[in-house]
Amino acid sequence: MTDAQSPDARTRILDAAEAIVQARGVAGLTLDAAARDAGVSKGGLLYHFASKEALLGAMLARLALFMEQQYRAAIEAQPEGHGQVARALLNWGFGDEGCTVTDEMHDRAAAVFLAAFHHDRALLDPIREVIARMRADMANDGLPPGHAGAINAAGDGMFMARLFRLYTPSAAERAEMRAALGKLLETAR
Amino acid sequence: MTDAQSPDARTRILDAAEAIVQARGVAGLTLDAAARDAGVSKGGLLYHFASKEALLGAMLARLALFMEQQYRAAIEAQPEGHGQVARALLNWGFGDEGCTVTDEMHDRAAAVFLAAFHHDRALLDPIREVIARMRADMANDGLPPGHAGAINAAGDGMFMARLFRLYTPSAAERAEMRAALGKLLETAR
DNA sequence: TCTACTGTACCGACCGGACGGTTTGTTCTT
DNA sequence: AAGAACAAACCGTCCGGTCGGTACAGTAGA
Repeated sequence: MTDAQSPDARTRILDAAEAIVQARGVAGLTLDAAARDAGVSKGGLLYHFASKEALLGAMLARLALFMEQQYRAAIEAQPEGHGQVARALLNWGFGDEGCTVTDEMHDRAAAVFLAAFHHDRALLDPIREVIARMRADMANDGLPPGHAGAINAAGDGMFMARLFRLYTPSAAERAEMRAALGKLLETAR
Repeated sequence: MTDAQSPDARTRILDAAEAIVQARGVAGLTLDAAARDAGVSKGGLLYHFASKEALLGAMLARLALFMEQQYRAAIEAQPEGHGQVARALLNWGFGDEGCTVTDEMHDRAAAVFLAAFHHDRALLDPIREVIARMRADMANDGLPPGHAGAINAAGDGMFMARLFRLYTPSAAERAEMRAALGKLLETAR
């Protein structure tokens, strides 16, 4: 748990906080625990993040940045034209071939989501902005209205299922769902 | 907030606890607050629910029962045959015409979900069982594999968007998504 | 019918631990 | 020597849970 002293303390604290939430849940994330796992004292933690809210805000800002980058990358990986955004979202939510980034990001996002939301719902605002931009893209994707939204919602559903561990679809099931939703892309070709 | 003394204390406590989580978040749910809002003392609350965990367990058991009932009703409202379960899920997740039950249930479920999950992830087990039964139904729905799952996932996505207030689709957008997913029902007719 | 006893439902003061945050001190680096 | 980057003891609050009671409805025996 105690990461090597390699990255700077700020990053180590952020990483440790995320790991704690993943391992022991939101209630397990205390300043003492985060400091200990990051290899600094509580005072050291509070030097970098003046309050728990500041820590959570930084965690969420980092996540929002990461999400936006992943999303942009997913879009640029698709050929331009009708349904580009929807195809990117489909890959993003249902995993490209051998894309383990998805699961790892889901878990990180889940941890930060829950922790931030638990402390103060307004902390999710940066994420909401990212999502608003994504939804604006979806509206101009050239597909009939609702198609990209449905694909996006299905991806969100996968995220939630994993977040709360409601069920764990097999890779085959995921592929089937992906194929089913893929039909929606062909409609207006 | 102090409900009339009408229902028995147990129910009043359960209702008050749900309302608190909806209004003030998971952190706002304390035994004192729940007792006060339910019109009993803390000792009275602890007489009915021996611990906070027991209270949350009872909240979740009640939700699981309600969910299962709603789900069964949604299925029975559909004509039998291919895609019956998928059509029910589509109605359930995307709101039938004038079905405000959906939103109210979403918010109740959201509150209980978050509160239970925050305290102990295992508390969600009763809900997981309900979901497992639903997924078994989906697999025998007569549609190509993945179709019902995709519709279900999209409904879950709507739920999560509302849970975290990530975005609020208009009624028109919801109808569009619903229509898009409806295409998946026609495939194997 | 009076009494003694039992179980149910509930009250509210209190305790102990945990946790966020403050304060004060201590190293390094430059 | 001065500020940045910590360390560590400490404080006040909050919250879950305990505990010793109270009120009252039955009920069984004398």
